[in-house]
Amino acid sequence: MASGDWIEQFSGLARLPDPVRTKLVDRSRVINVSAGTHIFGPGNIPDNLLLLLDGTVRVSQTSEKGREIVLYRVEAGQSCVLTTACLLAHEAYAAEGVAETDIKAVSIPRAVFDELLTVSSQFRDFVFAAYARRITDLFRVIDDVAFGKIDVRLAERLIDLAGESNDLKVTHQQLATELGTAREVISRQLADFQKRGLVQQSRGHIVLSDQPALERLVDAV
Amino acid sequence: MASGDWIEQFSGLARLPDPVRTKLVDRSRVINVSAGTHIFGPGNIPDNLLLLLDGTVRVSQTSEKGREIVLYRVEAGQSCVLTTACLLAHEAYAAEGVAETDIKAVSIPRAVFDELLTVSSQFRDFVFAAYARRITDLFRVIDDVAFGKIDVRLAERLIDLAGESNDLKVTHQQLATELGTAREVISRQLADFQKRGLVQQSRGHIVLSDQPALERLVDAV
DNA sequence: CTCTGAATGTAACAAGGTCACCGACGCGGG
DNA sequence: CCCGCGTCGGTGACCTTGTTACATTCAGAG
Repeated sequence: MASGDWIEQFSGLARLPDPVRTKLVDRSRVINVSAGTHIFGPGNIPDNLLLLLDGTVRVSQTSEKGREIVLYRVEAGQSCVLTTACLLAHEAYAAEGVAETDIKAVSIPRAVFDELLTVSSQFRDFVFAAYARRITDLFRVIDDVAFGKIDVRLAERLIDLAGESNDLKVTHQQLATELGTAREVISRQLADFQKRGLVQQSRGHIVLSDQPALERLVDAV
Repeated sequence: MASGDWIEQFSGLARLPDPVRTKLVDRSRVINVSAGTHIFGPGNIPDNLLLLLDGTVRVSQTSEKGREIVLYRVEAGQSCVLTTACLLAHEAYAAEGVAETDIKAVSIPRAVFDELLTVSSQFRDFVFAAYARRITDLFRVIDDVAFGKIDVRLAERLIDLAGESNDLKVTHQQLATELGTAREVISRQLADFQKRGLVQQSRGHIVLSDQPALERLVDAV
């Protein structure tokens, strides 16, 4: 069966007592999902908890008028807990998760999830810590949207998305979706950044030519 | 000891098996908190889960620059679950809960909370349902702040705050805090509402003189 | 009655979002 | 190779919201 080595990737699970660990490994399975797959969303209730081994899931919300905003990303070593609680809610709402890359994940059936909660305080801690993390993400989004300036938010997101590298392949529209704003706003802001020598643009492609300056812009708040 | 009648107020707990119910009642206690008390917040980690019997708790977030926005309210019959997970998080952030009225609540110590989670699937469901509810609240806030227009948001909030009655005692500043905007914006908007005959104002006091019209405004989105 | 702090009014401006439209680019079919 | 079409990005006018900086009004304390 599954080797269970993956457990090491989850700091909260590493110290699970052996019997619990065995149960978790035996009764979950590793799945692969290809990039672009709609993992959960309105009208699509997953009855598995996913632990991401590889890849990222982008969780976003779409308003009635079709406007979209990215809420957070689930990265390797993290879990999709919010979906658990959310989809337990009667109300319908518009959060959805999309595989941003090809994904490898551990799928824990609802029944196993429930059982682990009863038998392991470590597992409970893991779950609640995961919740805490997502909730603080949401708090951050609210703070940013309500009170943040877009130049800062954009700079931040550019740095974030670029990761190690200093260039990235995104359209203005995609960046607008990240921040829940309009494409024109991003275009204007990027034009300004370019004029200031912070970035270089070409169609569908942005180079962070002065990342330190972008970071200063972010911190200067 | 405590009579335990209060359990009937919580739909999710009504069907607890008798032994669990007894444990919950015996090991929690009813407390009273007076209006205005700061119940939890940065640097103030409660180790009790509160179930509200009476009154409301306003949960809000304050940005670095002192701007504030109301995230949601905990009403009688609901619980403060988010604080559980949140304050378990290492990171500090600025959500805080304030008693908006005098409050009566059941206080469940952390250890009991934990134990109930292990022994009762009904209690687990209760907790996760409570989480789900709050998370959808947060989603709503994000949607409103990112994409909503303030006239609609204000109308909505006025109706909400008025409740049964059709008048309410709030300042423009308080309303601004509700929506995470500036006082001037509220003043402008209320002046407009007044000109349109939707409300009447006097210092610290607003009368919804045409509530149906306000409701139409909200729905017309 | 006066002083004072809170509440509200207002005007001018900045920032961000919306609308309408354009041109530029890239790709696949003819 | 050229054409057509769909995506991407640029731009200006305009509207809404947020900011700044005051002035004014009011209610209660003293």
